[in-house]
Amino acid sequence: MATPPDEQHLCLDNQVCFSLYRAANAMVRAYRPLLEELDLTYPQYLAMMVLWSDNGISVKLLGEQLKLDSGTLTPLLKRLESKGLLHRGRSEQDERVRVIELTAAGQALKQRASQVPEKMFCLLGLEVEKLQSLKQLCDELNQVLDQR
Amino acid sequence: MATPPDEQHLCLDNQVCFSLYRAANAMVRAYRPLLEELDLTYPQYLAMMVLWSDNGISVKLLGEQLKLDSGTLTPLLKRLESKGLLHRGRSEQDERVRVIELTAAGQALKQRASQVPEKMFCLLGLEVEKLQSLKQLCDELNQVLDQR
DNA sequence: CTAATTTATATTGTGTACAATTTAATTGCT
DNA sequence: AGCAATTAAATTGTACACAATATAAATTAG
Repeated sequence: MATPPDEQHLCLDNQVCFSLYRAANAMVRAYRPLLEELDLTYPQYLAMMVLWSDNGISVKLLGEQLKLDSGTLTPLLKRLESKGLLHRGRSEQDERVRVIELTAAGQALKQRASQVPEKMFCLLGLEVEKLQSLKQLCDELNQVLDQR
Repeated sequence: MATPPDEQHLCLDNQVCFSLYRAANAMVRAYRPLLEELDLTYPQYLAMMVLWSDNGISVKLLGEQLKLDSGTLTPLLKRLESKGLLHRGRSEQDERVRVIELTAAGQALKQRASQVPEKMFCLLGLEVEKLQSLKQLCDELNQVLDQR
């Protein structure tokens, strides 16, 4: 009505981005107790997930999948290494490249992690269809934002 | 088909949460150049947005709106104070309470920020309907996750 | 076949997030 | 009034994110 456009747009309640930001924070928070049992943070869990299906990958490829850079991944991977879950080796062909290889313990953790997605689904407590739409919309947003 | 359930669920591509996490990171990244002109980070911009409509609020109330705790807000507000955008006073009635009041500069910044939502909308490059659905779904998720 | 360029990580520095703890002020209870 | 319990912020410590820069190995160009 009489509300000037600034008031309208500069309002928290009207902002998709704030909802998204809040949801991401809340989601990571919700994962915490589940992942605590595995002694992993959410970003560490993501890295392990990539490695469980793509063992022996480089930091660069890992970063491309997770959309994270070496500034984030180097210390994260060092922490996972110090927990004995992986080894940060070097490529034979290219000495610059770190080859990340899971240890037996790292491989084994996959079994214990296999319950996590199911538990998280219950915690999220939204219908599958809604979660699918949410994922779809986030993916569209990611596609747009990635190419800039 | 032959893929065991672990493989299926422990895959990055099948996870809503990862899409959400990526999208939130990408969104904050996209804000950066816009907010750089205002010398604000995205969380700082959020705090300013609350204060532009609710000046003189306490840290607690600010935290309730942003869903952030004093561990995050105290240093953030100190940074905004050192930029001369606000003053961290004390309530007369209750000495524990910090009353956050915008300075003239803090008030004035609202004008320069008024272009940000429009610019961000263009950057996001999704149809209004999709952004609305996205917001709606994030809000539903927030509602579920908040009450735990 | 070097010198310049590119590429893969690492490092540095800033700013969140958040759990856990601490401090100080207020409220409730008896 | 006096003291335990509560509450509001602040502090401490850990772990991201990411820009900017540095380093070292590989590739390319002349």
